[in-house]
Amino acid sequence: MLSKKTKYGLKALTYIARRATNEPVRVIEIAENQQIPQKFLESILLTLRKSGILGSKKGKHGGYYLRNQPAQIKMTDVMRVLEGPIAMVPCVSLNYYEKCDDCPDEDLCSVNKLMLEVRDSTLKVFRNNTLADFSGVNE
Amino acid sequence: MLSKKTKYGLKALTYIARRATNEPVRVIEIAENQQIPQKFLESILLTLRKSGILGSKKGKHGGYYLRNQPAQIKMTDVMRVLEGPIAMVPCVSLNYYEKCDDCPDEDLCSVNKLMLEVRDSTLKVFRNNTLADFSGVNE
DNA sequence: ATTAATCCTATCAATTTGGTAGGAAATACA
DNA sequence: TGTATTTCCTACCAAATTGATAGGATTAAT
Repeated sequence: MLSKKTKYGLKALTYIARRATNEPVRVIEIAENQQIPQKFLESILLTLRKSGILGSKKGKHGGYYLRNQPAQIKMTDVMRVLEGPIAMVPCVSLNYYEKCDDCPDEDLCSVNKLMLEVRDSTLKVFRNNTLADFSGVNE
Repeated sequence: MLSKKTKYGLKALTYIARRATNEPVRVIEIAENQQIPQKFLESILLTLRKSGILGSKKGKHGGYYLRNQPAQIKMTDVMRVLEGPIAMVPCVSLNYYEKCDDCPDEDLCSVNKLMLEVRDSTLKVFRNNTLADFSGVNE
């Protein structure tokens, strides 16, 4: 299941992307419009900023803005920041690979085999989608 | 991430499927061979039995066995029993559909849109795989 | 009877999740 | 220069979930 963090993060990104201008958007505006607890959202946007997806500006007229065009923001990156590894087991993860200590031979491991297929198909979806596609900005 | 429960369950099913005969297999044998805590595995096999995937026999010479041929056991069913809904959000779940209370219109919801694609692609993998395929029984 | 297995209920510690609180730091503008 | 406004940071917390363990009841073979 998708965590609330990821869900809120995606909704917030969509909200920002759908704005006409690229002026900074205040947290409270997003929180109210998307029905997200403000303080929680604050921490989520902060991690999105630290990962380089969002930029921020402090003080009056401050807020968060996209660092790139929506069409340039790949969902693989967004999902990795918000939800963590895309793979369902570390032994098939591209970016967070880890060997299972209970598994003598990965090539013979049925779980590995199945989850590799799942990873590939999920990755394909995220690679084919940018923030623009999935928030419907250029339609 | 895949829960240990699911991982252990899949490994256990594979172990049973790879046995030449369909004689009941004891929990302790699976636990030892697959490095799974015995008591935990007991509870997992129990839910697999209650869902109809496994059968069991009590007492001496007892154990668990497959209710159907490996090639008849679809991974969609197995995954739903072990891991729960395949969809990452209830609002795109086929079997456990639930409306989001914070979402006025699903057709406009970007999360819904993206997760629908993910669900479809994951479902395709699970529908294309039976226990036989993924444990390599008929190769 | 005895032994060997599943079945069932209850409990529990550790981790993760989803959030809140309070204030420090930076910025715009009067 | 002061004040309002916003992000930023740290710490904390309650509830739910996960990954087990314990102990015995039940069933079946010999």
